[in-house]
Formats: sequence, C-alpha cells, structure tokens
Amino acid sequence: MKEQKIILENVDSFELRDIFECGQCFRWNKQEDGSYEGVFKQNVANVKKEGKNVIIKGIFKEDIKKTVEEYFDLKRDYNKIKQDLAKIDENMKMSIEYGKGIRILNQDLWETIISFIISANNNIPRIKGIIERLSKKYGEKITWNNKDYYTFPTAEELKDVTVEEYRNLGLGFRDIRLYETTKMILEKQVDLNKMQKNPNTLEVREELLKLSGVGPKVADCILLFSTLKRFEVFPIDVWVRRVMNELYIKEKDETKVSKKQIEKMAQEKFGDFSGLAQQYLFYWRREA
DNA sequence: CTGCAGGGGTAAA
DNA sequence: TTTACCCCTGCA
Repeated sequence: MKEQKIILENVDSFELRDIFECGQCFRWNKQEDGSYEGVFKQNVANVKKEGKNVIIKGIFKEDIKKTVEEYFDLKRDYNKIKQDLAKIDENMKMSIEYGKGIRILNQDLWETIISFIISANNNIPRIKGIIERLSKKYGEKITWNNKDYYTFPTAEELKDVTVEEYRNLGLGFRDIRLYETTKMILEKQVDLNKMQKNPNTLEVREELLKLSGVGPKVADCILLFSTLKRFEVFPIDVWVRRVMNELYIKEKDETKVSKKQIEKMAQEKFGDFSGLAQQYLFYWRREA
C-alpha cells in the first residue's frame, strides 16, 4: 500500500469521459478539475489527461504499471478494432467517431457480478449510491489525501449480511438476489475461479445464469465488462434495442422487435467484436 | 401538492 | 408471454 504515479504517453483510445461514462463502471466520479477518481480492487486512483498523456496516481496495492495495464486493457489495439468495425457501415463509423476514446475495463469478476445485479431495472445515480453505501458499510477503508475511500466488499465480507440490511441500504427487491448470489458464490455452487479459466463462453454464460438476479442482459454485461472479457457477446437493454431498431431493423413498434432478431443481426454484422460495437452504438444513442 | 410513468431486467405465474 | 417488483426522479 503506497502512493504511486505513472504517466502514459501518447495513448490511443483513452478519453476519460468515454471510458468512465459509457455505462460499464459505477465507481468513477468526475472531479472539478476534469479528472476522474475511483476505487477498484484495493486501489484508489485519480486519472487525468493532459494533452495526449494520461496521468494516473493514487494508492496501489501492487505495482502501478502492471495494475493499470491490466485494468485499462492497455495491451489491446483498439485502433485496429475500430478500423475494422468502421468498415462495416456508416452507422458504425459514426458511432465510433463519437465514442472513439472508449476502452473496456478489466473489472473484478465478483464486483462486476454484484454491480450488474444491482443495475437491473435501475438508473445510474441510484446504482452508484447503492454501491457506495454497500462499500462504505462492508468494504475496507483506504485513506488518501485525508479523504476516506472504501473498497468494494468481498464475498467473505458480505457473508453474514441479512436481507433486511440490504433492504435498508436501498437495494429494493434486489436484496434477496444479492443475498442468494453471495451465498452461492461462497459455497462454490458457482465457482468464479473455474469460470475465469473456462474458454467456452456459452458454458460460462450458463454458469452465470444460475446466479439469482442474473438474466441474459446482466450475464452478457458481466462477460463483457469483467476480466472474463468476451467481446463476442451483445448485451441488449432498452437503449440497444432502440438503436438497433432505428438503424437496422426499422420496425414501427420497437417492442415488437425480439431479442433473437437483434442478436442474429448483431452476430451477422459485427461478429467477434459485437460487444464493442454494442458499446459504441449504446453510448452514442444515449449520450449524443 | 398529489399522482403516475419510467428507469441500463429478472423471476415467477 | 405477461406481470410485479423497490426506490427515486421528472413531469403533468
């Protein structure tokens, strides 16, 4: 646990707003100077951009270079992927132009599972509030620059939390889902370590779907946004349904468009990079 | 001020 | 395939 700093020079595809506001994460907050501050695993970090350089500093459990390389997916060539996707059609070209600084973070699997269970039928401010209260109550405190931060609680730290306590934190009907999923993971009815090593995406998806509160959309978000990192999945929420219908399917009544139809269309068009394509389209439709 | 729809779905009927 | 579900916000 020590303060560390790193400067990443000339990084491509690294815009703070695109990365932190594209819907993949819930614990990063914009500061007055335009930088973003967040907690991930046992680390507290501030990320700032000056020109083409990214400056990251904070309290890091392990070596900052390794930690940052892994978390921000720095070894992947996003320019190459974007070039290939942009060739598909004008819609992709346009949405990539809008969200060109997106990177898909390698977020802790456990944290991603719980966070996206909380996200179900919920809005971002409330999701963030719930996660902060959960971390403050059950996570580990880290102090940096006289400010207190809290790590996301581990499954072990949530072991004895009751459904009522979750309800009091404002989880609503998701209380029982969090309780049951934590139990299933602690008892290894679903083994996260095995899951992390399994290359078969469909098998991993089946495993995730066993968890309480994890349906198709949440499972795909976990597959895409966690260290599982499966770029071939295509999470479909109301925004993705909307944008896919508007740009490609063009059905009068949006609610008539089936998930199967959207999935098929995505697989045909975007193939192995459906997940990233989804992210550009989603971000553009919601923010632009 | 009160009422009500709707929000990054899921589970149960 | 349809419906209820917690809580918060925006708007009539």
